[in-house]
Amino acid sequence: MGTKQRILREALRLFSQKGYDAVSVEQIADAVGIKAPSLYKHYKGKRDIFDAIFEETAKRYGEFTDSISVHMGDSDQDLAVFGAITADTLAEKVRSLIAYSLHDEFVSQLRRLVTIEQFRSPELSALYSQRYVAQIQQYHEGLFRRMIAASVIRREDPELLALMYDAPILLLLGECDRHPEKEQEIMDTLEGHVRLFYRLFSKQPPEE
Amino acid sequence: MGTKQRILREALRLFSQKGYDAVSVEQIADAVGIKAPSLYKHYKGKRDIFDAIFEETAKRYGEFTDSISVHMGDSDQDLAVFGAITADTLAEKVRSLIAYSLHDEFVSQLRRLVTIEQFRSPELSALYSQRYVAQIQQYHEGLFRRMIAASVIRREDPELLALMYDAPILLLLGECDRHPEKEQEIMDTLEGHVRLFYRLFSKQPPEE
DNA sequence: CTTGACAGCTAATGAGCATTAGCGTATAAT
DNA sequence: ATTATACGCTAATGCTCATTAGCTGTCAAG
Repeated sequence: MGTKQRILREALRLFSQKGYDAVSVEQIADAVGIKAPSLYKHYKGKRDIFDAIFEETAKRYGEFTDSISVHMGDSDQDLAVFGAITADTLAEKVRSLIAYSLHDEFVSQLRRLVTIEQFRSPELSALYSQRYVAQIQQYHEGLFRRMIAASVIRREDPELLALMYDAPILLLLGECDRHPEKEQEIMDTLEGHVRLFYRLFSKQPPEE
Repeated sequence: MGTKQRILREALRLFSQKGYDAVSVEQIADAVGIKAPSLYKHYKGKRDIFDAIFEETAKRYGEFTDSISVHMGDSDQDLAVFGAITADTLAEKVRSLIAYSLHDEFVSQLRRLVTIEQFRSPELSALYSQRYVAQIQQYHEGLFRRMIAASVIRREDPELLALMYDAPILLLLGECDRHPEKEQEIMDTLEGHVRLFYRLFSKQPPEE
């Protein structure tokens, strides 16, 4: 891997741990294995490195979201696909998504970075809301809309459904970021949440 | 208000906006209206100011949570109290709680500060999880447990109920912190969430 | 072989930072 | 009246930081 990439990698790692201001250019250089002034052969300055992280990840993130939403075409795909969604389907989907979000170094560090820098600028506030709230919610809103159309779940406002489904997932993800040692326990809670959600909204009336 | 208190106030305001490292002692002093070295007549150093913020708020926060949970006595209070809880009761409770959390300067700034400093130390991680996740959840877990006992809502795992109820509230609170101009819209969503939640779990079977 | 871009280095610069030393003044206690 | 304490100030110290200047070696293109 080229030096320019390694700088980005180490900078992101450090920024996500301590925050932008608490990391010095020298620390980044040390981590890369060069001297601080050499960084300036690759980037115009500290701020430039910070910005480059986001340009870089915008690409990656685009690819990632594309790969997810490829399954949900334009508007009315085969309803059978959504009709076949079960609690197991959902649970497995969430499990793999969270596992990826937690264990992919890049994704995980970036989320922490945006979290702690979210009030630094309107751009970062918007990025947080866009990437970690709105986008996920819109995805599930669409999913639930189709599940309603396919008569798998009850007819309720899909936006509120998505909120009720997503928010606990995001909250638990945050808990994992703060306390990685509790991951197993949190994943169990997560699975319980998904199954409760499905049971609540599935058309089969719940037995009393 | 004494200088010592004003220092804390201004320091919290600045820290919550820019983060600990981005705020200089001189900036705090300027905001208070004194020169930087004069701060040291009141606090041993910058770090000491930071710590004092948390000592101060631990007190305030204790009083606050006491004032809330005073209504929920030891174990089995009069079931009628919980039997009488309606969607309106819940919506009003949430609305006032959120309004307070958003508009009380101290509470609001502290939440932002803990949010952006949550990965700085294990203590701050624990504080965040404790204060902004666990405590709220435990409160509602207890509430729902009693509502189940009072046959207001269906029998489900109270922990998962609390998660499903709280997480959207906390997520929307975060949205308000990032985008205060959207507060009205967010409050409407919030009310929708609470009412959906109640409708879902209330014993009256939902009409199809 | 020469040239020039590339990517590292050391040394230096200048700004900003937290903090300390030491002084003056006002107010409250003796 | 004297003294001590509290609290403000200016000046200075020493450290860290981001950044620049300028040197050196490498290596591919001409």
